[in-house]
Amino acid sequence: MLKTSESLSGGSALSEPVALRRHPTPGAEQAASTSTDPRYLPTCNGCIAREAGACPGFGVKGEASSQRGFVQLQSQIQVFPARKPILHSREEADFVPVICSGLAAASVGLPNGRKQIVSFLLAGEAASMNYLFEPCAGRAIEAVSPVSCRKFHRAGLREAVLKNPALVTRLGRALSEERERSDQLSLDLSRRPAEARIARLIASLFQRLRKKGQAQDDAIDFPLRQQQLADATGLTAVHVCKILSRFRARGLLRLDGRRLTLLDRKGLQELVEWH
Amino acid sequence: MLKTSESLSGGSALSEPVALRRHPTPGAEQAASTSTDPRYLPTCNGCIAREAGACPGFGVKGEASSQRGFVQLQSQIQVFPARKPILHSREEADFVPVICSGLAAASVGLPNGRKQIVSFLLAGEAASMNYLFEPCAGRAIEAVSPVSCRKFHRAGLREAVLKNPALVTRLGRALSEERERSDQLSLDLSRRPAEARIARLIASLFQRLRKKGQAQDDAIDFPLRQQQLADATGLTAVHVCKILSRFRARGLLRLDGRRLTLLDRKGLQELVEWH
DNA sequence: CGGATAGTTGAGTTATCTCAAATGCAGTGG
DNA sequence: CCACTGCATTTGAGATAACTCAACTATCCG
Repeated sequence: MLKTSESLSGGSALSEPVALRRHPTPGAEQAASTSTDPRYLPTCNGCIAREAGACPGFGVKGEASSQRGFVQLQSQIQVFPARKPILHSREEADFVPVICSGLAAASVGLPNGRKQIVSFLLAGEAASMNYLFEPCAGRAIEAVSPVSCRKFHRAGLREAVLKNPALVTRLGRALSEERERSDQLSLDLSRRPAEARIARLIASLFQRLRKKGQAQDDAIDFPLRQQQLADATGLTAVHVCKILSRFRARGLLRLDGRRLTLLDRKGLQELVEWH
Repeated sequence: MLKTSESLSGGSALSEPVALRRHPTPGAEQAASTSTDPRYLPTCNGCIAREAGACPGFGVKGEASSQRGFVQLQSQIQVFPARKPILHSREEADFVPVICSGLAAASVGLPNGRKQIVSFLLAGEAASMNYLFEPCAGRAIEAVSPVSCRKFHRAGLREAVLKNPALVTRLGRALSEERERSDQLSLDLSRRPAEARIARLIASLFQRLRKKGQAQDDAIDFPLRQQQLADATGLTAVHVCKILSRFRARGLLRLDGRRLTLLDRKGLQELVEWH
């Protein structure tokens, strides 16, 4: 059903390490970990800021050591432990938040606490390309696993992207993907049963991680709580639990520690393609 | 809850008429009506193509008669009767479809025919700003009321927009609004009860039309079938019917012909703000 | 006038929710 | 190392919002 955009950032090699500057986290006081903690090392292939040569951690693609990426563009990197807020929903920010490593979630919420996770953010992805244009998206961003996040000066990054036709193309593709995922989410929430929603969420995460070289065979790191799965699929944590049990009972997948293993891709795929 | 972006296209005067070129409709053979049919006259305030000076029907904003809008930019206008497809979901198009008059809907669907309307398109709005960047959005566009739609050459319109900083800002805002509406739709579908969804849909349409000067006091044209309301709210036509009856019984609104009148804004607002 | 499409209403079903209690598990301080 | 606290997961029982099916009526359009 989905137009598979395999074209995205074909690179395969994992990224080289980068020296992280420590920085106090305003919203989450005890945001900790040292700069050498492996959980915070970036795996940010395909990051648009990096390709724009705007990331202090990297050189411009193809221009190995010359212009070593030190384009004059303000940015700060911060680290967040799992489950801490990265950006509050009404926070106006003068920067574009980009995930350098880890997994984050963007959500919209009701005053009563119920919420909907509208997007999971992988390493190398901006929270949303909309932050290039507008200071507030009405979305809350929070760390799912430990996350390192770099915040780029909005106007600077926008100009850097817009003046480069190749990056404009990348921007357009990223916007398209965001929108398409969002459309499919709406379709899931309104028209697909709980089993299909969960199967599709898992399959989608798996596929995106695989594309970035962050899947090992049939397994991925899976730091999501059931409550977060529920928030992402419009269900209840209790119901998610029951369905996951069913999946395990049917031998579709295994889920131990924070590790997810797909045992029956075919069976899962049938659920994904449910109609 | 929603960040109200009242800033959008403050103009109030209805737009002047434009000579429509008749054009055969490929998908919908009996697409008819003459160029003077009032139903097809544009009311397209705030159209980005128009502001780019790209619309043959209008001059550049503020430059009254000088450069009368005849920027060399391919575009064709077509008319579609209510309920006819404007763009099929997998259709790759070399153009950006912009609604000049009438009401259209963008939807994503399942092979079994179930679908979700993800966005209603008013006069002066592009089907999605993503068409500026990508040839296919996986969305089906269809006319809800009789629609006239102009199709602009993608690359041409994109360049015209990108080279003008003011229009880049407008583009960013439009993208933001699309995304925010889409986020709220997901929240509705997953976390709000049927009554709130319908009330919010109605309120949102009313507000958008009012902003464009297309509302009269408490009434608007309301060409939607109940099936379309259902497709937009993730419900069943039967259920929509029952809820609308309830609304009428409670004196919240009237719905005769294809005309919607709000009778109790306060009551409606309470539903909209449900949590 | 007749056929097709849209809306209404009722009866019965079901997917998902709520509530509640039990278990497991991870981190903390003694 | 252990008891303790808090969070996450599991399981069951019962409630309910929304669905399906079906028949009927109203409205539109040729």
